[in-house]
Amino acid sequence: MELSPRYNPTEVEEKWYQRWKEAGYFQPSMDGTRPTFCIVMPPPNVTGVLHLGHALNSTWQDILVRFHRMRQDNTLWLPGTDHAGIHTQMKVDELLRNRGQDRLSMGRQAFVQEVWQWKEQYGGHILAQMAKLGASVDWSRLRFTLDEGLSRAVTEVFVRLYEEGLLYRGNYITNWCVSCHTALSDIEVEHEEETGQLTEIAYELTSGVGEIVVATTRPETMLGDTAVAVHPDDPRYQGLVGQWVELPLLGRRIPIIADAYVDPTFGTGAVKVTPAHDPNDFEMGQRHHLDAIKVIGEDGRMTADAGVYAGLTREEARVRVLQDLQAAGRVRGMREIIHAVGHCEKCDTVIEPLLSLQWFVKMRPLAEPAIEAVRSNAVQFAPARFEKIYMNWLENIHDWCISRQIWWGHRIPAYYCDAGHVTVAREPVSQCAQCGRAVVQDEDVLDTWFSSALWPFSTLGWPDMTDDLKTFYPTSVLSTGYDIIFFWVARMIMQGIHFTGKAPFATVLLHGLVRDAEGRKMSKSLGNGVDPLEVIDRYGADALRIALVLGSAPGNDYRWSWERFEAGSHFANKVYNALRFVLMNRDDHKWDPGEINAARSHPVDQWIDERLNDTIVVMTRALEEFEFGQAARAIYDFFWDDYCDWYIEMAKVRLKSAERHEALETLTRVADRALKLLHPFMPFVTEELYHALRPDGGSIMVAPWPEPESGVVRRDAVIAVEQAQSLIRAGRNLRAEVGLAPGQAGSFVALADTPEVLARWQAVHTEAMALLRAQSLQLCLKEDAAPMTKAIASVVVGGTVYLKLEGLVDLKRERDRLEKAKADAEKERNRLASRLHDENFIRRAPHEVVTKTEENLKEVEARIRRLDERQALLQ
RNA sequence: GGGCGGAUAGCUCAGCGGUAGAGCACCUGCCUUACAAGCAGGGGGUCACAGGUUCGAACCCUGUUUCGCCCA
Repeated sequence: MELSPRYNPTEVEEKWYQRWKEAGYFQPSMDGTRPTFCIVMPPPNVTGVLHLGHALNSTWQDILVRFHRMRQDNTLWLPGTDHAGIHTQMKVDELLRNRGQDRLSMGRQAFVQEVWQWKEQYGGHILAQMAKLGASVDWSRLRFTLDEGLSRAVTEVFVRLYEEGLLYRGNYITNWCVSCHTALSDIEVEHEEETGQLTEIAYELTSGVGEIVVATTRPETMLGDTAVAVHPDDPRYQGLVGQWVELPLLGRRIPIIADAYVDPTFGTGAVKVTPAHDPNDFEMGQRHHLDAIKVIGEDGRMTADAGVYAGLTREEARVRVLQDLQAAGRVRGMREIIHAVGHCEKCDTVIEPLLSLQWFVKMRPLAEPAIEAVRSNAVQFAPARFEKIYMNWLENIHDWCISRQIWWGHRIPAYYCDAGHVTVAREPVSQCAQCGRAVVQDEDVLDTWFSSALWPFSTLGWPDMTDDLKTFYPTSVLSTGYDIIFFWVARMIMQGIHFTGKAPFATVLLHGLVRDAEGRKMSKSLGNGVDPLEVIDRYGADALRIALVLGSAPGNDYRWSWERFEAGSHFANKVYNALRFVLMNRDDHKWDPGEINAARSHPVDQWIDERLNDTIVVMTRALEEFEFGQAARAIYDFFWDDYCDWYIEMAKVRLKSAERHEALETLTRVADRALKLLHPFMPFVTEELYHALRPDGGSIMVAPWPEPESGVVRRDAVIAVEQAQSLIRAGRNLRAEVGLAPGQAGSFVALADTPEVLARWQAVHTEAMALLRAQSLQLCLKEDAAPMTKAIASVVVGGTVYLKLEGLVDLKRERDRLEKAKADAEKERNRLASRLHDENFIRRAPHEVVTKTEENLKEVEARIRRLDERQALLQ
């Protein structure tokens, strides 16, 4: 068999994805007798480029999906993309700008067409990148949030919510981005701590007998003040409530009101009330029937109501208003303050809270069942701690502003006539449902998350009761980052329950954020991200995948570094070379997969089978519990340590003997199963090697997941090999001790304390010799042997191993070595003995622990005896 | 202000009631025909601190320090 000594992932990975796809392996079996397993992929933005966060999430999902597919479950992983309204519109805007065009002059229809064109051209990019990762998604079910079917679902949901009275349209304070020129929902605002100026401004009482001082970080909004508020119980202002003040600069008369919202301990205890530009002030305005005067417009400039300041930007206005207040002698104090300022998530512009006409969803009625679903464990979070975050948000939920003043998205199916009637309809209408007059459709589109919230069922065909919907809904797992629990997870659960009666998934699996080596979030401006495709080019998708999973735990952030990816590629190479070894030896041995349970007697074979069994158990459990790191670690350790470093090395002995056939069979059988265990993590290299191993065995993708053998007792063999390992390690240690070069064979003697130990050693005698590179390894009972003087010794479990020396033993050095070994052993003995002397321990600790401690004590005492004997001999 | 998470070997992180682990880095020796992307051997940790629970705590509880995140 001709195989390069180095694994070349590029060559291998390219061919398999296409073959899998063509063979239809990505599609569900639709076998109704098997359990179903379904994941709908969190749809990346069509504008998106794959980053490590996607890679991590996709790897997790692919591991789960491949695991379940191998278990022969009816498995579906449904892919798709999200139209990402604001983001995509901004991208195309920029594109147009570069061409010297602009959206407003070309008009809505032409613009939307432009976006579709752009989507057709670049929208598949991120999906192609996922294919490179090996994502085994069912491409025949690919969805896009603006697809006809999904759009129908969006309209249906809008209409039904409206009919149920859960939608309303009104003038409320919204988070307005003056740069994106649209309203945003609360959670699309990012609060950042900033240093601001807290200015204290004096408002003169109209009675002429004093002033009231208010504090603000936004002096320009005073132009829109319609009241001053104090706490009703604040003794400082008792007499003033009900009086009027004159608003500086504008001269408007505004009342002093009392409202419990005011915090009497903050600032002067009196606050200016600007209902049109502050959410809390808006609510106070409602309670006290105040006017809301909008002094800042949608473009971020002062309106006509701002008097002489009209036309200035809000930033300019702040400076001017402050100057004028100072000139008028109204400023009573200024100091720096750290406060949270809202910024647009998309463009980082400071958010303007603004009174505007928008559509809202009443969230309270939707939230209740969603809270209950998690409380009753119908939906479970992994890790569970994220439940709290979810609950906390839902319990304090605010209504959701869903209209967006952009063009790219689902247009709101609401129509208005001149008489002010609203018609909400599933199909476009031209006449008002109430008065028959001509109507115009709402210009706005819906928040992208409004459609994403329907994703788990809209992608499966809802509102039609399709076969897919019946089969795969509710889905099994939703895997995503903890940063979008509010944006997406909670809303999906709410909508899912409301419209289908069932929570959309059983488990919410949350991964951490991927960070750079310094622990910073990845960002374009820092340039500290890495393109997963570059990693794949350098090390292969398998290396990337295993590196993302090894040593990571659900919900914990992950720091990437080239070293981790490199380590992943080393493992891929190791796997490849182990199989290369098997394949090179197998030329003369045709392995029949049917022989899997052939009888085998050699202890080394029994031992590796037992280790493999343990690995299967651990991995299966870990995968069921979404502990990918633990599962990966189990197969990594098994493959590298047990299989490569011990089993293959020991098997080499028999490959040169008459037992060649038996060894080859175990080598092959174990490799076959180990590859299967590894396949969900490293699909490409395992498929490649699996085919080489069993050319007519079909794809590993659909091979059955290994089951542990039950009822096979191999305890003796396991102990024998473990004791041999202990002997070999000790012997190697002795070699290193005297600087015996690996090329030089050593002469070893091992003296067993009991016939049982001797028998075990004898069972693996030739293997031990080979691994020790010994020219001889005499095994006998201690009582049958003469004292070993020309040798150095090391005590092991059950006996002592000696390396014979030609010349004189360096007595001093050997005594020191033994002394140190004895000191360690005595420390250990004292520790164990004191535990066993503790009555409480004997009485309260589990029986097995006590027994084990007793055994360990016996063993360490034997070790000390051997060391004593050795020391006596060297006196 | 409320909540959550991290603090374990030089670095990055697993482990989360029964004698401290991995990868990388470091030291020593090896091209032992599967693999130098490797092999063998080795050094290195009062598991942030202080209490408590327990026969037994890195692991559970309480508090403290510190870094980070989320919400208000």
